[in-house]
Amino acid sequence: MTDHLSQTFAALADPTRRALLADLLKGEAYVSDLAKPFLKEMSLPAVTKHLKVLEKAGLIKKTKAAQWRSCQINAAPLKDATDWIEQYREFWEESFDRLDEYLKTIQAKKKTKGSKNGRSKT
Amino acid sequence: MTDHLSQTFAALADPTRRALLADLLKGEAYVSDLAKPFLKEMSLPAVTKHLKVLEKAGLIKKTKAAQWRSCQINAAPLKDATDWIEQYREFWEESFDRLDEYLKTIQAKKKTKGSKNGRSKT
DNA sequence: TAGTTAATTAACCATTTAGTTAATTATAAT
DNA sequence: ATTATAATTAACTAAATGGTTAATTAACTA
Repeated sequence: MTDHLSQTFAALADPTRRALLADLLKGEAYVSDLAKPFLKEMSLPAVTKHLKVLEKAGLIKKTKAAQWRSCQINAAPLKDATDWIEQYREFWEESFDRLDEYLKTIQAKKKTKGSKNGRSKT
Repeated sequence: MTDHLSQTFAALADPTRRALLADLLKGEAYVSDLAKPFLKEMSLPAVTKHLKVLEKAGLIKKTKAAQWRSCQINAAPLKDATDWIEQYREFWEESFDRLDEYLKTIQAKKKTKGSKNGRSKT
């Protein structure tokens, strides 16, 4: 599993790590601040380990200041991940098209009974 | 690790599984055909297992025809994955901008020494 | 009916992962 | 010099992952 993409996807395959990255959307933060929301569910060393996984995957960078470690997002690997997934876009859009078509058929059959369905989040 | 997004990313975090999905870009295929390129590296049951991971993650659908199982891509989960990643786009684009700026500075310093660097793959 | 083909399931093994508690490092503060 | 704070490392455990070979299921074929 040593290749970059695998490492990136593996890092993202954990809700705690995704939440940590989401927290970092707001900006740089210290380990202890990042850890705070998780300390009911897990220990500090557990968070440290998750951060280490993110760091090894190149998704965060740490900088040292006194006894604090400040973390920030490094999103570059996410570009490669999204580029890989992008190959499949036509497939999911196609299936939405089929859904649209299906829904239109339904509507046609329902004739004058009013419209209720439609593709959401588009 | 039961949530959908985690399952999707975990499924993608393996080069064999990504290669299987890539093969399916060309269209529907039987398990035995999909397996062929990998049988030097691993056994058929190993491939079966990878396909099962993809199936559980909802990334492929299997249909039965006699003793053959035909697999096809179901890309819908990839939309959620890419939507999640999309939140970070500004971050990687921003860092490319910084790189551009840096490279411009370098160029400026090099003055008349000619241009050699620039952002690649854009 | 017996044999072949396609694929899965079972049983097992080694490695990795995600967590724990306890100990350690490094810096700051009194 | 001692103590407190921030974070990591060490040592351990349970469960998940990715692979194996052997056995089994299910359908077609002669």
